[in-house]
Order: sequence, then structure tokens, then C-alpha cells
Amino acid sequence: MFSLAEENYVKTIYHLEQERKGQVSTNAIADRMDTKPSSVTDMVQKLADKNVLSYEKYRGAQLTEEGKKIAMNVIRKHRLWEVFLVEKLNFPWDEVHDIAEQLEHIQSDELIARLDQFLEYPDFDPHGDPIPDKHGNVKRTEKRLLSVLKKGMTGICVGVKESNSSFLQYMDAKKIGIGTPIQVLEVEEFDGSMTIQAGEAPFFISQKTAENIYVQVQ
Amino acid sequence: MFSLAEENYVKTIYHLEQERKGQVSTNAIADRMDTKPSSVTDMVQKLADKNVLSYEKYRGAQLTEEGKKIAMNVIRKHRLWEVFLVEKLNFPWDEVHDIAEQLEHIQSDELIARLDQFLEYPDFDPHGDPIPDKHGNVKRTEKRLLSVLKKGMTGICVGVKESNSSFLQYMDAKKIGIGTPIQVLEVEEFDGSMTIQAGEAPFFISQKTAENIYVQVQ
DNA sequence: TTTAATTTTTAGTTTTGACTAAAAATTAAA
DNA sequence: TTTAATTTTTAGTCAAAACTAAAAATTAAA
Repeated sequence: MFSLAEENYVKTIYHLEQERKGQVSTNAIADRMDTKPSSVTDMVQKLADKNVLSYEKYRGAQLTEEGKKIAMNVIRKHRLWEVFLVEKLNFPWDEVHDIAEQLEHIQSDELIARLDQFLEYPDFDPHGDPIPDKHGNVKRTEKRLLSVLKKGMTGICVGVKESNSSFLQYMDAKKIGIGTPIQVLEVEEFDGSMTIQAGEAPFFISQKTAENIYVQVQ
Repeated sequence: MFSLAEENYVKTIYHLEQERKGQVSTNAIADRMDTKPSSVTDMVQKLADKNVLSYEKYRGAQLTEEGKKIAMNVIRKHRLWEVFLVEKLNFPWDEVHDIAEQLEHIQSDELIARLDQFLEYPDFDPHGDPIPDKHGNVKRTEKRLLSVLKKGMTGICVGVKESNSSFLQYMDAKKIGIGTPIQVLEVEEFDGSMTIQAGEAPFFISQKTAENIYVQVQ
């Protein structure tokens, strides 16, 4: 139905709309996609003709309901594949993006339905971002940084912020992964470090570490 | 490295070389790919420039060693994905081809290495075709039809010939899948029907059924 | 508010991979 | 072996999606 290039534009525009609310400028799209503004103008005009977005010259673009549906579907596929790569193929969290970027364009509703079932209907991807269901709805329980939790609170790990490999190795060593419950036992006021329980024995983490872990609180 | 279109040409030419031995004609390629002979000429000339195949005007094309490597790699990916779709996502055998046709073009050696491991290094795809290893070598234990086995012989089911859904349902009901050992207990001379053991109790199958099941004999 | 800087669009090319129509080469038939 | 039929290639177009360079519109600065 839509070409690979078209899907990528729609996805990018969706993400940009979420960040800066409202219309998205040609230059912003070009920057994000590593392409030239003139190429963006062409494509945006084409997508407007297809009623995927509304577009006013010099004013930027905005997805229609139809466009949002397409974007959500691509994002759903991307995040489901990321879960597959991490949970089933044991990829490190930071190596899955480029591969998911390719896999998200595979066309088969049946495939995605079965993949979703195989992965046991995950709500979040390995970076803690919510996975839209097939109607485009997301579980809007917002993730927050572990560092903002108060003493005594418990959160479920839903992802990480920056995923460099040494940090992921640390997470592995501490047996913290997606779905791991983390309880804050103690918080040091002066440096924001904390003692947490995740697994058997409690241990100590720096504020820097706590600021890199996303949790979801019930 | 190579475009989707180029990979598809190389794959098709490889398959045609296996069927009719030797040079492959422009028309044969066009027929198989549902495209025009003139388009094939263009592409074949381009691939010859890239040393993927040798080509002589009016004489047809033939893959170089380099070209064969590319073909084997695409075929390896196609068949591994087919195993994934059937074994892990429970797709019926006859519905996986079109999806694998898309998945075979995903570029990531790491992905394929991990997928191979996840699937426990399968030697055959769900149709009984051998899966090349990463160096392009295949297990050349040729598959044969169950119907050619003599009384007392045992084979491992490696695939089916025609895969229509009612037949696959029959296979499922009888608990015969890839890897299932099948022993021939009795063969009726006059109609080629046989009694086989596959699972617990022995049962009876017609010649037509036996001619649709591929087995591999040790 | 007029000028300068920035952003965006238009016009014209390029590349990839397809197409049609016509020409050339090969193979088959008389 | 000459003609007819078939196959293959060439030449010229087309659409998608990118590009460059130049023009037009918008925004910011003097």
C-alpha cells in the first residue's frame, strides 16, 4: 500500500509531532531523516495528495487520522521486533534499532499478530517505550526515571535511557531486565545515590545509574 | 551491498541454473520473475559489470563463484525464516513463502547467526529443502518420497510436496511434522498404500498421501 | 519598516528498475 | 539454404525518490 520511503516519512513526522507539538517543518523532517529539504517538500506534497497528512506551503505538515494509523502500525511493528530481538535472540538492547528499522517494513498482518502472541503480548519495548496494540492504543502508564522514586517505592523496570554496552553489561550482571521489580530501600539526600532491592541481595547504585533506568510505578 | 532487485535476480538465476543445467536464458528469467525480457537484459548486463555473473549476448547468463555465494546467502536466510515462521509462530507450511520472500532481504549477519542458533541449527526448511550453512555448504542427504520406501525402512520427515491446507491439517492431526521419524510397517503391492508408524499407534495411509511426504533416510 | 538572514519551494537532473516498440540475431521450417 | 518464426537486444520513456541551484516566502535584525 505505502512504499518504504513513505512509511519512513510518516513515522518520522509522527515522532516529531510528539516532541514539538503541532505542525512539523520541512527542515525538521530533513534534519531527522538525513535528507535535503527539497526532497521533503516533494514527498510531503505527495503524502498530502494521498490524505495521509495536511500540508500548507511554508507552514509545515500534520498527520491526518489516517496518517497516524499508519505511523502507529509501523511503530508497533518496530517495537515488537525489538522485543523479539532482545528476548528471543538475546541481542543487547543497544544493537536492535537498525535491524528493527528494516523489519518494521515487512508487510503481513498475520505475521505481526502471531509475533505478538509468541512474545506474550508485551506492553513495552526494551527501551521502555509503549507498544501500540493493533488498534493503535497504548498503555499510557508513563515511565519515570528510577532516580525520582522515594524511599519505599517499587517500580517495574521498563527500559533504559542511554544504552551503551558497558551499562547493559552492568544491568545483566545485576540481573535487572525488562519486567524486573525494583524497590528503593534507602536514598542518600546529599548525592542522590540509593540502595535498591532487585533480585536477592540489596545493593547500592549511584544517582547517575538511577537516572539511566526507566521504571513504571503501579 | 546489493539491492533488493539485484538479490532477487541472483536468486532466481541460481534456481534456474539448478533446474536446467548451464546457461540461463533471458526469457526464462523474465518468465520466472514476471517481468519483460528487455528488463532482464538490462539487469543482467549490470550484474555482469559487477562480476556477479558472466553474460554473453544472446547466449544467456551464468553465475560466478561470487554470484553463487550471494544466492546461497539469500536462500539460507529465506529457509531459516521459513523454519522460524513454522516452528515458532505456528504458521501452516503453505503460508510462509511470501513472508520469507520479504524477510530474506533483511541485512544483518549477526541477526542470521542468532536466528540460526535460536532455531537450533536446522538442516532443512519446512518444505524439506536443505538450508545452506554460512559458508554455503548444504547437507546433501537427498530427500525422497515416503512412497518409495520399502517395508521396514525408516525415514525422517523433512517436508511435503504440495502443501494445501487440508493436507497440512491431516499431518497435524497425525502428529507428523519436520523431524518426525516414520517407519514403514507394511506396503500393499496392488495400490501402493502403506501402514506406517509415526508416533504411538500405527496407521494406514494411501499412496497419494505417501507421494506427498518427503523423508530422509540415514 | 526596510534590509538581511533564514527557511522553504520550484525547476531541472540523476539513478534505479521497470516499460514499449523496433531492430538484430538466432533457430526452425519449408 | 533461403525464408519464417522466435528470441534477444537496443533505443527511447516513465515513475519514484533522491539531488543541486536558484527563486520565493517568511522571520529576525538594524
